Amino acid sequence: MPELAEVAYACSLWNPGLGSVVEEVICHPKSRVYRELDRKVLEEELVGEKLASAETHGKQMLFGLSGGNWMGLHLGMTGWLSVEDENYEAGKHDALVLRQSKRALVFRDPRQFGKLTLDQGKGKPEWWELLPPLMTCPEFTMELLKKVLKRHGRQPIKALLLDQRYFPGMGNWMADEVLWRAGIQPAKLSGKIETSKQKLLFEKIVFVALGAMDSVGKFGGDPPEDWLFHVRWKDGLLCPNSGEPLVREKIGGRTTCWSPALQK
DNA sequence: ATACCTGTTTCCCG
DNA sequence: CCGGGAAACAGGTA
Repeated sequence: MPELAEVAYACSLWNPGLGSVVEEVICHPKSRVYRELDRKVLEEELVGEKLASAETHGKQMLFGLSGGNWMGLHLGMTGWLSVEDENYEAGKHDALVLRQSKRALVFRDPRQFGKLTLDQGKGKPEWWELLPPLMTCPEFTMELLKKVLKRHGRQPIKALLLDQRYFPGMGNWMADEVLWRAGIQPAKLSGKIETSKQKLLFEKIVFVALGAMDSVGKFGGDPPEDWLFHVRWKDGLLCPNSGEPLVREKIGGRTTCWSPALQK
């Protein structure tokens, strides 16, 4: 589920735990989300510290703890956060449970493609500071987009949009939404996009990122009614704008929904 | 049983 | 060394 706005929303679900001490850390003994991270270290460091801050950047999350620990979290394909009551018992797919006096903060991830990290230090970890500019900030510019399109000119634009080095937070449904709105075929090679369409592409990237954060990011749920989002998930539906059939096919390794009538 | 999946990393190729 | 594509990761769901 989680791309840009869903990650922001999931992160906000742990807000009730801000300012409260972590009393117990329960780590799934097998889950792959720990990767290089030692479960024992995570437990020793977090127990007794307050959850002090929570923020997201694209698909990345960073939780600050009062004692100078920073827990990084990526939700992968099926990760999600929730708040349960203080007596909650970890379930089969609960990768991590942080128990506080009045609630339990839960990170659940059945497919275990998510990832947990821990850094220590006064300031935020270096990897966090080095994340690329958000699509909604002033440093994300038309010049940057042009450079990326040129550098990866042989890459289908759909595949390029999913590259987190340039479009942090962009996920599969967002990329389809952007290309549908910009009127660009997903398989079009990035280097072949006309100058006029480059401008449109830039505007739609920003529009979709802002619109998603404004709806999904704030309240969970779905984007506005007139988004491709609502018809992209199954075969045989019509393009809301042209009335012509939508196509669903694998492009850039991912299921892609697009409107041949509108996207050239 | 089969196919599919909102993400990333690794491996292999040219 | 690089860019690009496919496979792998693991389990739920249709």
